[in-house]
Amino acid sequence: MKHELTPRQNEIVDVALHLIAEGGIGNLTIRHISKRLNLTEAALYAHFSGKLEIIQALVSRFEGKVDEMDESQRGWAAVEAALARRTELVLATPDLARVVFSEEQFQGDREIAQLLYGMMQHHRETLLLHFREAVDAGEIRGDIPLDTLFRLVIGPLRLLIKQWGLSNGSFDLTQKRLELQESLRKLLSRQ
Amino acid sequence: MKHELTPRQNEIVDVALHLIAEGGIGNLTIRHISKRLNLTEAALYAHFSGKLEIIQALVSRFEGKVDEMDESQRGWAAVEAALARRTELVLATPDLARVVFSEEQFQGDREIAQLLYGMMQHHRETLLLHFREAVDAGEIRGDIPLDTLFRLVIGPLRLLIKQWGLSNGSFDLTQKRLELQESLRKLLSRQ
Amino acid sequence: MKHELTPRQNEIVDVALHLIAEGGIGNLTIRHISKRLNLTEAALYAHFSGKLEIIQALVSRFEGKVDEMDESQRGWAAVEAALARRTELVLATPDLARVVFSEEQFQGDREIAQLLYGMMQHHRETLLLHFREAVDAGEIRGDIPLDTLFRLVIGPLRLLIKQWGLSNGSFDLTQKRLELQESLRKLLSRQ
Amino acid sequence: MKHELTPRQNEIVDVALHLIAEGGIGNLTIRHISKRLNLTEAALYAHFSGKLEIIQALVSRFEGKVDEMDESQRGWAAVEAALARRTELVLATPDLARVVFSEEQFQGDREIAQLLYGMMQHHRETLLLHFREAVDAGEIRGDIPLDTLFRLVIGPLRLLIKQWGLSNGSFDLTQKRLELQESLRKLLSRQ
DNA sequence: CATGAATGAGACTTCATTCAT
DNA sequence: CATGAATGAAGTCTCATTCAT
Repeated sequence: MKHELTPRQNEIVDVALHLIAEGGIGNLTIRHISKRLNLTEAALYAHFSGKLEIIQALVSRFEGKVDEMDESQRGWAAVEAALARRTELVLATPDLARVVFSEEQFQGDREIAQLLYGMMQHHRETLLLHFREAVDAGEIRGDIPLDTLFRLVIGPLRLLIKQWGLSNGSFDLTQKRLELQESLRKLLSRQ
Repeated sequence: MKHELTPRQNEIVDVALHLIAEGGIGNLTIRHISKRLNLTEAALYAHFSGKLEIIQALVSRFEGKVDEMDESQRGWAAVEAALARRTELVLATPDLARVVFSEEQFQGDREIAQLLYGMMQHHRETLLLHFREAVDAGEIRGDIPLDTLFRLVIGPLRLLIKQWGLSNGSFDLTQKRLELQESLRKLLSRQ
Repeated sequence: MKHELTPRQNEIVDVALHLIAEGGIGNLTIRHISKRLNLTEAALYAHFSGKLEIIQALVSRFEGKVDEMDESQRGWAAVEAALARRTELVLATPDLARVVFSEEQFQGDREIAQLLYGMMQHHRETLLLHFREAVDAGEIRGDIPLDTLFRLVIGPLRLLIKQWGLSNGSFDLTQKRLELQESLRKLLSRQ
Repeated sequence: MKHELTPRQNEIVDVALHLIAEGGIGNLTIRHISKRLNLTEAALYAHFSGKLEIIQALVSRFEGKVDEMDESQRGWAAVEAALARRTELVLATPDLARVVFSEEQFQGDREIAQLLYGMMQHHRETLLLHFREAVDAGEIRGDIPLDTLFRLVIGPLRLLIKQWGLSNGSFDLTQKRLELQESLRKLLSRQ
């Protein structure tokens, strides 16, 4: 299901990513990509069947990275690992992250929208599992509905990342994430 | 700075809003607007100087609505009122809300981006004030940094609204918002 | 169902017709049309929603002309009138006729193909009616199956017209048509 | 003038034929051919100098098949043999037949057009010879001009084949051809 | 014999905008 | 206030073909 990309394909995805990060999805055009690579537009079609496939490759790349998660942890530790992983990912490839975290951009492209929705759901289910474990293990309080719990943890993280992006990385994302984690621990621990 | 819109201009903004909500910013074209209004494209230019002005009018309208906030409350009550106000706004004009909550869409249009960033900042500062009051009044615990507090409250709300939008309003937004509020109260109250 | 065309639209259809007649359907491109009219390609889209609509207008024009048939006649006289009408039409607007008589050109464009197939069927049924009348009235012999009869009459006419077209009108179509008619009368009359 | 084709070349012609039959001449592209053969587009150029040569090979193949006619017969028997041969050919290689019977498709490619026109003429002259023999031998009536006779016989056959093609082979072509032959015999025999 | 990579032309279409009326 | 007609730029994509390997 996942195809290895050729070096050229990777170059293309890189550029695509860059373009979206620079100017939103509206900035991602075949023409722009080809111009950046000093190629004809037609040349791109030797590497991808079309724009959609480029975006899919782009999204899949992110999916791949997210899935490289450390699976050894459980419960609250796993939740914190996920938060860390997310921000690291954002820091390592800010373009990619910015793109994938703003699903609305892809409205109107049903296929992409669904790909992203699927990713989000998958991520959500994994986390819910860990929340349950954390509750069962007595690591966190049990009087918060699980879906609300998810929102309480992921919502702030998303907002943090969005603020970081909108401000062009003007603060230390990792430090703020650690602050957030600490606050969450305080709030959610069984008192 | 803020001009009263003519009835026709309001119609145009309505349609523009609808179009963005339907298919993202990429769906907002002069042609689409004019088609919906049974007008010529040229006719729109009698009411607005161009597309940018339409978007500005659109964003300004939202700004106006948010500012209609009840100013009589203070502290935590004011925070909860803001949450309520937000979701009510989403329910009343889902298009408007959906649009303005996804800032990334407007990347590439520096002017718009800044307008939105400004709104977000203004909103943030107002809330921070109320948080401080709430802490000072002993309504909520004081061991969480204020900016983190902001994220902890607004982050989940935004995520909630986004989920509601992505799922096409498939759950009761108000009820879930109340659940969120309750959870927040539990977590944040001085124990 | 049938829309009056604006003068500009008629100009466009004229040119389209000409282009197909000149070089087959492959010669009908938006660019070619616009070049002939000294227009931008974009300008065409103010008059037609797309290429398909142009072709539809083109085909409808033919349909309209065919339907202007004299309905007062019956039986064999009606058949002969149809033959006459066809060749007159070819002579009057050779481009149009040549285009519509070669259905294969439009393979691959399901919509067009069906439009033409419908026309052909309609035409066939009308003729079959007249054949039956002619047989019943004793004008022509009754020992030929009706569908074969149709082929025996229309097949030669089509071939005649095709030969005329392929030879670039190098013979007198009307005279040959009359010869054909006469031969058919000889062959089909009750001996 | 006629070269033996290599096996690979024959494969290519086969596919080309198929493509035209499926979607008209517009469906015949180098890319489509190569895709069907699991080849690179570039690879085709090792076998043919270009698209034109492929089409020429395609048409020549048909010419070859038609010329394999049984030459032992004369007069009306030869005519009927030709009709039979045609429909058999259509049944055996429907793609080939459908393609070559619609000369208009190749308008715009002067070379091809002429090739086909030549074939048609050659075929016509052969048949005219047989008609004359048949008339001279008193097998068929002599009061029909020879060229009209040609149209009366070949026109219906072509139409029959075209109908069979357009209806995707929905009736028994051989049986209908026999019916046609019988009717022709009735009509043309010296009464 | 075949591939991978590229090109230049051209296909259809949409966009925001302008201008005369 | 509105229309009809047009434009120039840009968009995605396909085509036949070439060239080095």
